[in-house]
Amino acid sequence: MKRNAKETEKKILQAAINIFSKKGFSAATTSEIAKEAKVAEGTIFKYYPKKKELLHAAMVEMIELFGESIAIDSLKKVIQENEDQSIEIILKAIVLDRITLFQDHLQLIKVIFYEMQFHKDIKELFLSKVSKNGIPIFAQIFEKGKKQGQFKDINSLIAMRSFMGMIIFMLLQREFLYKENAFENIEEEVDVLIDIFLNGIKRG
Amino acid sequence: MKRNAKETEKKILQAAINIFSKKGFSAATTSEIAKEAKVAEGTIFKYYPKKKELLHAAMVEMIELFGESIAIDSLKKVIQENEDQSIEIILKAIVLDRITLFQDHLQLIKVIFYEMQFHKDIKELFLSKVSKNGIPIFAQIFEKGKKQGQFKDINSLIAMRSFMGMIIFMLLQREFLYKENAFENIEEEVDVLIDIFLNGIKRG
DNA sequence: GAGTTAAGTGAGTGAGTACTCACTTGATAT
DNA sequence: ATATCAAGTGAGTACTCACTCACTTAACTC
Repeated sequence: MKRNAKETEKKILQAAINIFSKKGFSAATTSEIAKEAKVAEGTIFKYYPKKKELLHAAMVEMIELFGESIAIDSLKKVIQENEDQSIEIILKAIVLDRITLFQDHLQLIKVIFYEMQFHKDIKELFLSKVSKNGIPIFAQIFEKGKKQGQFKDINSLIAMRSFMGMIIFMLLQREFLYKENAFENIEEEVDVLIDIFLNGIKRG
Repeated sequence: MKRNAKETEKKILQAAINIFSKKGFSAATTSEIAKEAKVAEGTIFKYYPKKKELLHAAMVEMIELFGESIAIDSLKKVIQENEDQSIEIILKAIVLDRITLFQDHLQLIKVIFYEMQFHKDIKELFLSKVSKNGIPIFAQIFEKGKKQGQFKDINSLIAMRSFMGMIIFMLLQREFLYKENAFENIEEEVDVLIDIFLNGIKRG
């Protein structure tokens, strides 16, 4: 092997992810990706013979990162570390951990959700890994809470979805609307969301 | 005026919306839009000199539809009609009304959220109309509930966002995962979501 | 330092794009 | 019937794109 090929491939992949997230798959051009990666346009095609293979590789990269290792592992870790804490603390730890993930990989997440709409294979890839691995771990917390009599007898999947919806919608709004100070005072808002989720907004 | 020009323009706009929602703005071609609208490619450019103007027109169409008339009006109407009902019934009426809107205009909604990412003008247009008109009306319900002592002293905006997040996330999941029977048994799930929102998932 | 070969190059190509324009069509007014 | 002109056409144009390939560069062997 001459002139670190693995490095070059990585550079191209990262550049592709950058451009894809800025412009989307169709509007991104291979010449622009080449410039961003600081390689000749031809070099891209040595590694990814079709543009769509670049997109696919970016998705796989993300799913490796999320679906198996970082996402699931860190979720498991957070749950374990806080096992004996109150549900409020467990949820908060999980949410803050997930927010960090969201912040760190926002670009990747955006491309995936953007392209999933149009490419069935990517959608399946994502769903089979992230949803089918992540959701059961998450749902487990609710099941445990139910068994311990802490929670009402509510469908765990619906409960989890509600909670995820609250959190994700908040993050999207922050990222989308304010942007500059998107992650300021986020802990306070998380506290409020957890309180709503656990105790509702009605006066007892 | 010969050969109904308004009709032709509508046909082109609707075809554009269809193709844009299927493929996104960049991947959509004017020749394909022409075929879908059953006009010659040149005709498109008589009405919309640039492709991006077609996109913009589609956005404006949607915002007219949503931002001012249907969305806000039907929201106001639902709130008025159910003024004296319990908060559970008011919320359910609003949600079911919003779900109908979501179903009816899903295609449009998709294009908008898709393209907002890349076109600042469209984002501004959308936010200035929908958010700034819709949100205050919605927030008003929570303020009223707070004043009447029904609700805890929780930030109305955060409360509303949580609720919206729960609902929207549910809709997206249904649309995304099951698709075929996306809106089956939705009333039951809405009831659960409202219960979680009002009373929380913790055992009293 | 000549030879080997993987790694990298970039001008070139053909397909396909957004957009143009000289033209045709057909409803209406006279 | 004829003239008028908005409405509609589609081949043509300039350009951009993804992708190719004959070639160069440089790290390694002997």
